[in-house]
Amino acid sequence: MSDDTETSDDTGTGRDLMAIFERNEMPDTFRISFLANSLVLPVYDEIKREYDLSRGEYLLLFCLSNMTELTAQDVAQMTGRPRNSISRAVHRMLRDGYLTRSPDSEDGRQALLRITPAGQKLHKQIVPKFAERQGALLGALTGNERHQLDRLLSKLVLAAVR
Amino acid sequence: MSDDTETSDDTGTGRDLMAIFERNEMPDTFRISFLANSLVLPVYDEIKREYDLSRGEYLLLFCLSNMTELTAQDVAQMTGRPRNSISRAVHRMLRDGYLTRSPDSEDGRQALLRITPAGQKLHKQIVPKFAERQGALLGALTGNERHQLDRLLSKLVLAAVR
DNA sequence: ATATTATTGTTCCATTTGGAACAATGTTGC
DNA sequence: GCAACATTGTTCCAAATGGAACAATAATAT
Repeated sequence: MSDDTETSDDTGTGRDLMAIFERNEMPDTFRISFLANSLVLPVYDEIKREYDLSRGEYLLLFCLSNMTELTAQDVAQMTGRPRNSISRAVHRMLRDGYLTRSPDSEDGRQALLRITPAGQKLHKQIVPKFAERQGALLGALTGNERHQLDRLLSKLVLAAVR
Repeated sequence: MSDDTETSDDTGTGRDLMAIFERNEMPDTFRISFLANSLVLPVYDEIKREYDLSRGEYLLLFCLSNMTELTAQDVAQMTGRPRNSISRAVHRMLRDGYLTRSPDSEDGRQALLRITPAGQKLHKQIVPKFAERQGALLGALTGNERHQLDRLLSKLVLAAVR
């Protein structure tokens, strides 16, 4: 937020904005939320400017680039976004040739989504932007701490999906 | 996402949605983002239903409940939201009596925001909802692991604000 | 002193968002 | 077999959102 040497008072007015991270009633929730914002928001802005992709559209691309075959409902579950948002993103990405949709012969309600080579290519351009941001943050940790973090995140995610 | 005993395949269709957490190119970013969603989205939904407060409005209340005095710009910095969103939230919360605004005698551009007793009361009703959700997740960790997490989050947040 | 630049908070407006209702298909219970 | 219910994906619409331009004030440079 500032790039000077002052770490405890960004405003120069006597208010210490960062104290809120230690002081509030749910420090983990607030800090995790803040970190998530800090990791993804600047990158989403960049993706929007450079590729005109919305957050939801990129999330769809991301999921498909890792999962070979998904339904819209799967993506909604994985990303926590409402189904109609996914539906819109699917149509947009279909139109732009980043994915394909084929009806599921086993269940007439759903359709199977797959990423196309063009989608893969786009994804390959975007990933480094996230990786760079993530690297900058994780660079503050030692190798051992990164390992700890990895373990803790795994446990927490497991608890979150149950 | 499901409450049965199956941990590796939520869909029953052969797709293992959770594998994405381990498989993707930026596992920390994705997991932290997912955890943040999982921690706050259900609670924001609840707050919206019960108190008709938007996410931005609640964030404003939260910041003020911990900081005694802030400008709109401070809140924008702390929450990563655009200034006009904060401005709207401020007017809404002023109208509803949850905060006060007084012009800053030292700087005619800005105004100092403070929470009112009514705002404090509202905040006191809401905090347990977040705390409960946070507790459910952190319950998956041992005491020592929670301590580790606390340390790691502090370091990461410090790196994020620099 | 005064022109230039920066900052704060606001309004405007186009876009994004998500809840609700819906049609189509599938599943369950009787 | 079929009636009730559940699920998937879509459309509609009202509300939220955020970029851009703006006025007011402050800081900086000359």
